[in-house]
Amino acid sequence: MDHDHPVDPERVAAARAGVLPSADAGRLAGLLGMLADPARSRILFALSAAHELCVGDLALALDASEDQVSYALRMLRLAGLVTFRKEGRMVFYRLSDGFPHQLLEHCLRQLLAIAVPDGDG
Amino acid sequence: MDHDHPVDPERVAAARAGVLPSADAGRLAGLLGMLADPARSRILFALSAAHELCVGDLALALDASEDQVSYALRMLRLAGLVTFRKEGRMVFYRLSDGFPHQLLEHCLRQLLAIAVPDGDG
DNA sequence: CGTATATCCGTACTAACGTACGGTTATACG
DNA sequence: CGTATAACCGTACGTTAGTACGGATATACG
Repeated sequence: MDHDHPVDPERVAAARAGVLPSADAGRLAGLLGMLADPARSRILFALSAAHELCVGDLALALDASEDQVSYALRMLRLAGLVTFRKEGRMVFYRLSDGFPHQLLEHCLRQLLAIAVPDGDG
Repeated sequence: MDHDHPVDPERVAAARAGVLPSADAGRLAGLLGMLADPARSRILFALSAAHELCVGDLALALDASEDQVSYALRMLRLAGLVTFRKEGRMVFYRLSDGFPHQLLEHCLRQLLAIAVPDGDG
């Protein structure tokens, strides 16, 4: 194996101290991956703005197919990011209780600002 | 098509106002997808802590294969998130100039806190 | 009780992603 | 000039994730 010993041991130590453990990085990646889908992030923004929406209205607001919205909601539900309430034959979704509205809106909009204008970065 | 007219027009309007345009959501998803990889996010944390590292030291610090680090760096480079400098036969990487260190560290660690303890969320 | 609507579920398909491997360039050292 | 090292590139492979479709469940309405 090449590179047996560090070139700059101090900085390697600093990096080791600042880096996330693999397990944490994996969990973080899972959450980020959940956010890294246009339909899902748009749903979160929509729910943040409207507080509560049924699936059909959500599809209308996003101009997306109900199938796509339904699948996205299924994922968000499994991830624990949204909850729902049934009323008659409709299902109303909202963000989960502990959901960090401001953090997410703030961070995602900031990240959007640094995303390259075209291409997927 | 079912659900021709909104159940709650006001909330649909609110959602429409607060939701990201599809194009923006796509760009955001691209960036989040770039962050949604354990190797890449750990590299960003490591570079944030050590300021600059060569590929071999990075692999040592992360306890990862150089192949994995090399591929992750390639992606981060293409995304414009890191830059490099050559010195002899080594290549030293650092975060790009406009990189929002605090924002990222802050947000990612916050997000890690809300990520479920086990499973990938 | 029967039909229509709102939503969910399960499956098959396609595409994108990360990994592993072999080969290549460029620098250092003798 | 030849060998060894640091890092890169291109390709093939397996896995995963999102989409689309058909059918299922449950509620409303007559």
